[in-house]
Amino acid sequence: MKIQQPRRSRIQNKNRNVILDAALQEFSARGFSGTTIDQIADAAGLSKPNVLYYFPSKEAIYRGLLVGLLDLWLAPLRELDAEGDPVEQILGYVRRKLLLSRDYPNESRLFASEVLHGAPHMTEVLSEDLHDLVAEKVSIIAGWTASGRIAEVDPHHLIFSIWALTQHYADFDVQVRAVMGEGPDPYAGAMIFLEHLFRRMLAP
Amino acid sequence: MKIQQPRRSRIQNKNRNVILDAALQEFSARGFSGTTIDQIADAAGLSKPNVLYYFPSKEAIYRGLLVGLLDLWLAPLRELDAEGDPVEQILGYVRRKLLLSRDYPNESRLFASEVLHGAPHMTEVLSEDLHDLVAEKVSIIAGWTASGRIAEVDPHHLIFSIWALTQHYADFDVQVRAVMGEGPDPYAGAMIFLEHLFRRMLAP
DNA sequence: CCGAATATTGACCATCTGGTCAGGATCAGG
DNA sequence: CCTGATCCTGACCAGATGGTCAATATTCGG
Repeated sequence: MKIQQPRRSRIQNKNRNVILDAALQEFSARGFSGTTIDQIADAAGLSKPNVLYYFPSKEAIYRGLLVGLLDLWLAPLRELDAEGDPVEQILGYVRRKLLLSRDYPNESRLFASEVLHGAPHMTEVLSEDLHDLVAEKVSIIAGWTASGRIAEVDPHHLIFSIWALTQHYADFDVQVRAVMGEGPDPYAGAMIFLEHLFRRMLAP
Repeated sequence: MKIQQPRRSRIQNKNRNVILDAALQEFSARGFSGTTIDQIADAAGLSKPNVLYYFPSKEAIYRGLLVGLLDLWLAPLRELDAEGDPVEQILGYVRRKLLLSRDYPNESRLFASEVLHGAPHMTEVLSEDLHDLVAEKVSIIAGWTASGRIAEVDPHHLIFSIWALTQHYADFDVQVRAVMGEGPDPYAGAMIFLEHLFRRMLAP
C-alpha cells in the first residue's frame, strides 16, 4: 500500500525547500519555542501567510524537518558492516559521524535540542526506528567482543560514546571555541584524538 | 571592594529558593522560551505577580539560576590535582562528573540547552572563567603527557571527551532510555565502560 | 499591641504570535 | 489569449504572555 503523495509543482518544491532550509537555521539556533514563523519567513524571503500556504502550521514545518533529516542522521550507523574488520568498521563509523557533525552542525543541534527537551515530537521514532537499528548493530558488536576480536566493552555504551564524542563538537560549538580560543579547526585534532581513543579502547 | 548585597529576610530567602527550584525544573524541561512565568509560579506554589516581586523579570530568574549553579558545575574540574597520580586524578574527575550528571540531570540539561543555543546569557562566563580554569588544568595534563606519565593525548580534547561522555547520559536521557529499553540504571554500566575507556586511553 | 516594612494579589495592559481570510496577482494548459 | 488553478498578500483576529499597579494582607521590630 502506497501512501498518498501530493503532486507538487516546481514552485512548490522550491519554496518548500527554501522554507525548510530557513527553518533549520532558525530552529537549530533558537529552538522550537524560541523561533517565530515570522523569523522563518524572513529567512526564507517569503511572507508569513505564504509560509503558511505551504505548511499548515509551525509544528508541521518542524516535524517535516525532523523526518526529512532522519535518514541523513542514521545513515552512518546503517553502514556498519558485520563482515568488515571490527576496529576499522567502528573507526569508520566514528569518522563518518564526526564529518556529519562538522558538515551538518545545524542538523546536529536540531536533533540535540529535540532530544534534550524530551523528544516530544519523536518519541515513537526513538523507541522504534532508532531502537531497532541500534539493537541490530549492538548484536554485531556483541559478536565481535564474544569472539575476542575487540576488547570486551558494552556495545550500547560504545555506541553512546561515539554519539557523545562526535556530536559534542557541533552541539557545544560555542563552548569548544570559547575554551580553545581562536585557533585551528577543532575537528582535525578531534579526529586524531578519537582515533587514538578508539584504537586503544578496542584493542583485544 | 565588596558588592552591595541586599539584606534578605527569612521569607525572602525561602521564596527565592522555591522559585529557583521551580524554575530549574521548568527551564530544564522546556527551555527558556518554552517556559512561562505562570508555569514557574505554579510549580513554586506562588502567584505570578508574587514571583515578579522577588525577581524583576523572567530573564533575571534564568540568569540567577545559571550563576548560582556555575560553581557546582565547575567544582569537579577544580579538584583535579597536579600532585596526584595522573590516571587516578583523571578517573576521579570522570567519576565526579558522571555522578554530577546522575544526581543533577536538570542542571546538566539547563547548561546544555544554554550552550546549545549559543550561550546568549553566558558568553563572558565561558570565555573568561571557564576558559581560564580549563587552561590551568590543560597545562597540568600537558605536564603529565610531556613527562610520559600518561599517553600523549591532546589535553583539550581529553577534557571535551570527559564532558561529552558524562553529560550525554543526563542530557540525552530519553534517547538512552529509548535505545536501552527498560532496564537497570545506565549509570552503573557507564561507569564501568568509562573506567575501561580512560585507563586504556591514558596508559603510557 | 502598634505602626512601618514587607508580602501578596486581582485586575489590567501592551505586545507578540500563531493562524485565518478574502481578494488580487501570476502562471500553465488549451 | 482566455480561463481556471495556483500562488501570494495585507489586514485582521484571538489567545498567550511578560510585566505593572494600586490595594490589601501579613509580618516584625520596638
